Amino acid sequence: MGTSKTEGFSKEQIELAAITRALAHPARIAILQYLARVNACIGGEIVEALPLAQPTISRHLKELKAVGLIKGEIDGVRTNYCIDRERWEEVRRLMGGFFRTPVDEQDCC
Amino acid sequence: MGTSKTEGFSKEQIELAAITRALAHPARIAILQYLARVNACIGGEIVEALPLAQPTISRHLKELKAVGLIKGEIDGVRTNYCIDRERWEEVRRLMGGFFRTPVDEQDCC
DNA sequence: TTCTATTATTGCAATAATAGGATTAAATTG
DNA sequence: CAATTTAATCCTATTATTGCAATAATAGAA
Repeated sequence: MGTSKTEGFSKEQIELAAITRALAHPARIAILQYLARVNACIGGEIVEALPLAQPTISRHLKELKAVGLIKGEIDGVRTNYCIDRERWEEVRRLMGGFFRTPVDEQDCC
Repeated sequence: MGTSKTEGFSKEQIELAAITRALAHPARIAILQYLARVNACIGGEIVEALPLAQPTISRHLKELKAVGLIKGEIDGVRTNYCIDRERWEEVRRLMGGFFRTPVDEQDCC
């Protein structure tokens, strides 16, 4: 099928899956790290910073934008991308909550 | 292609992508939440807890096991799964580090 | 307008992922 | 051993993802 079933899962589970799905590629991780590091809106430098062709990076940027982690601002002939801080915080909290699930003393394994 | 390029990306980027990839499905999120909640090793109860068929869940378990987030212990005719606490902590730190990237004051957007 | 620079989209081809039925494997029980 | 139970594997159909070349779209410069 190739499609994930969603019926029967909670909204939070589906959103967590969507977010992690967006992160699930070295290029997208790299893009976010890059944007976070330069801490500014930049354009096509991303293409030069990654070992991928421009159309491919454009697709990755689109996916990151789709989950709201970054936003792109058209500035004349170029587009400046940067991290969406609000969403970033939101996602950080979501992920933090997920991993905070106390996995303390287990009575097995 | 369908295959992610890995040359040119750091080990950390590749691992983060692999981990998030493993989380990138509602069923796998649900499995981890379930295992964390019951805080114990259980077998086929997972199948009854999720809206998916047994073979499908078996596959999801395999993927989670592949990144080390869970471990399965064969106990007679059944298999007991539980969260690998050490790895869980490790991943928590990794993800925490990623999201901690200071996205503070930006001079744009 | 024409040329240039920059980003987005489209159109493939190759590969991966998802789902579940059928089957197999392994261990326990009678 | 035969029957049962449980999980894993095999198989197939379907859809998604990835990558890049080619092309389009957009805005500004000449």
